[in-house]
Amino acid sequence: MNRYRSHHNAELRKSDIGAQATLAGWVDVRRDHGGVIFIDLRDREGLTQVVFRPEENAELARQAHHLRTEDVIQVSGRVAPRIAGTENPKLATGDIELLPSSLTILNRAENLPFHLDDEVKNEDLELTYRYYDLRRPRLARNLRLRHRVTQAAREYLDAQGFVEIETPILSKSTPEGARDFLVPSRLAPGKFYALPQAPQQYKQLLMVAGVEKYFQIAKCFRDEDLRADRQPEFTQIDIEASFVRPEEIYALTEGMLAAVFKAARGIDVPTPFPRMTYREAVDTFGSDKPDRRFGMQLVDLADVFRGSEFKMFRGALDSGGVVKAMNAKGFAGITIGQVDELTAMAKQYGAKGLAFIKVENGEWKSPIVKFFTDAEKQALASKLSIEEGDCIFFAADRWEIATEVLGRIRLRIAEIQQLTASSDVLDFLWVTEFPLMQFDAAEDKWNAVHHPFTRPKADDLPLLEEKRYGEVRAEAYDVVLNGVEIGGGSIRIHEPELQAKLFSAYGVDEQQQQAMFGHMLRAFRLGAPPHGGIALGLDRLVMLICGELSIREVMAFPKNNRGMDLMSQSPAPAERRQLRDLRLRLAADERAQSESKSPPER
RNA sequence: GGAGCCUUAGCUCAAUUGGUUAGAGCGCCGCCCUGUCACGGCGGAGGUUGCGGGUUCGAGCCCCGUAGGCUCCGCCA
Repeated sequence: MNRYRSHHNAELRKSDIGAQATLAGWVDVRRDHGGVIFIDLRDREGLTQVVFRPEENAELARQAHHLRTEDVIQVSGRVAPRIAGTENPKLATGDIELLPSSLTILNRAENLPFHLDDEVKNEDLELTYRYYDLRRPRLARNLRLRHRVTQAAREYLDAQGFVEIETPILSKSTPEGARDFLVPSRLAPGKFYALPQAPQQYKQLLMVAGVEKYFQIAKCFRDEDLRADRQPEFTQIDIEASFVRPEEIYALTEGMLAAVFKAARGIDVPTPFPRMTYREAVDTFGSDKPDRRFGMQLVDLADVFRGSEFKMFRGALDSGGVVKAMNAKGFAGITIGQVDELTAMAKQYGAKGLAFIKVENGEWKSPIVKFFTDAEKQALASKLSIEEGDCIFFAADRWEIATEVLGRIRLRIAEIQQLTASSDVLDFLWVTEFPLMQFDAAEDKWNAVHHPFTRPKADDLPLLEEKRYGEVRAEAYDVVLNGVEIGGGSIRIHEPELQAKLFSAYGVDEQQQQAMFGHMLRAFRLGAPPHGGIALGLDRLVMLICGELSIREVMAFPKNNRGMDLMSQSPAPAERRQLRDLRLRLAADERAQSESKSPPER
């Protein structure tokens, strides 16, 4: 037998005592007593203690003195019981230890850039040495959990008759949506591929192809600014099916998520998930992806202030707006700094200011209370269940602004009060009946909220004809987990006439339609079945399953805030020759910049 | 494009109101240590306080600029 190891490092037990074993792995830690030396040998499965005793093998002990953390070694020897009283219950292998008769140093580790057992906050450094950082048990566990998730999703979808089909990475730029990554074509000089923002068009064309049930664990690319939960390349579990109604997509998604959580966490997720319309979600939580793990719901106060003397509230109502409030329980101790922060937040989202009432020592403390009548106060107290120690926040504005302001403040207060910090609740929710279109004031045109292939609700087709675009609801839905949108989809348009009508509504004229979406419109004329689907953000989903706050923690090689891979130093300048092949020339000033930009020192 | 926070030893951090030679833990090097499991003990090396400028008798600390990082807004059909 000529193998590197006979067992992994979480395998040996009492029952192996007396046996010969060969182990391999990394030196996790050396405890050198001058005489006896202990090594914790680590591999991906766990730790085994290796003991070098000078009286048993002086030469090996001498070598073991020089072992350092993260050296890669192989040891062979006898499995022995630990001396009574020195067993380590924290280790699966804590009852035994290996007494080696041979030691091979497979590779030395030089000085380490950081310690794996520390919580390093210098993410820059961790990303530079990502291959080393990934040895951390937490990250290693995350990668393996991610594998469990994709594996469970594949098995589930396969069992439901879905076929995994790969779609092109070199594809075509789409005018709507996010900025595309472009790839210059050598064979067609001056022309560009785009990396897909999603396999949207391809999966619809697969429905026209008669596939009926498609899925893909698909890499997607969007050239936009990054966030903790946004990377330029990310992965979707992409699903499309023919002859389906939303109900079938809901049931399929619920079944898949239940299978995933069972496989990854051993949790039984109750299905079906509750549902809420977009309107209701924004009305009561100020968000289209409500976090319902805590209350603090928005309450409508139109009834209370319809005839009020208080000009701020009355004015908002008279001009078609709303007055809404929410009760932050036990938040009367709000600090001046927090008031300033929340007020700044309110202004950032378009409010003129932020009115609030603190309830302290039985007294309502606020500059606006003096404008309220007793009846108004009573109505407030009852509608908002106001008690000692509460803090009430008000917004009086257009519906969109008032709900968003209170929704954002609600989340910030929950953060300050740590309302979800220790929660292990998994609150799944469908948000339905999204608006189809949204007016973009900057562009002075209507855009698709979801994407231009989204089907309007049949009931709202007359509204579309009347060009009351803002009121048309879409056959679109999002699945939300604990206030995070983990997926979204819709039933699509399969009729060329309706699709063309919607393109026109989005400001895409006939000529552009042919140039950009001609293949879609032609496909729809060759017998396109009704179809619809959903896409789930795999990275976000795994992030939530792993209890992480950033998707970088569940990706093997993520990019930093500026979209750079610090490890490989990409993106990097192109060789002159590569540019020549592509018939590309850099503008002079950018060339100078690109050449002078050397990698950061390290 | 904008806002906030951050940048001191290889790593994590400290340094009173602007005041002597910028400290500690871990890591590293050397010596000691035979049952530890974050082993322990003694000693040592290691710093252009991100960079540039200013104020001051004196700046890690105050001011201006700049670079980088993170979070957020815009953006993300």
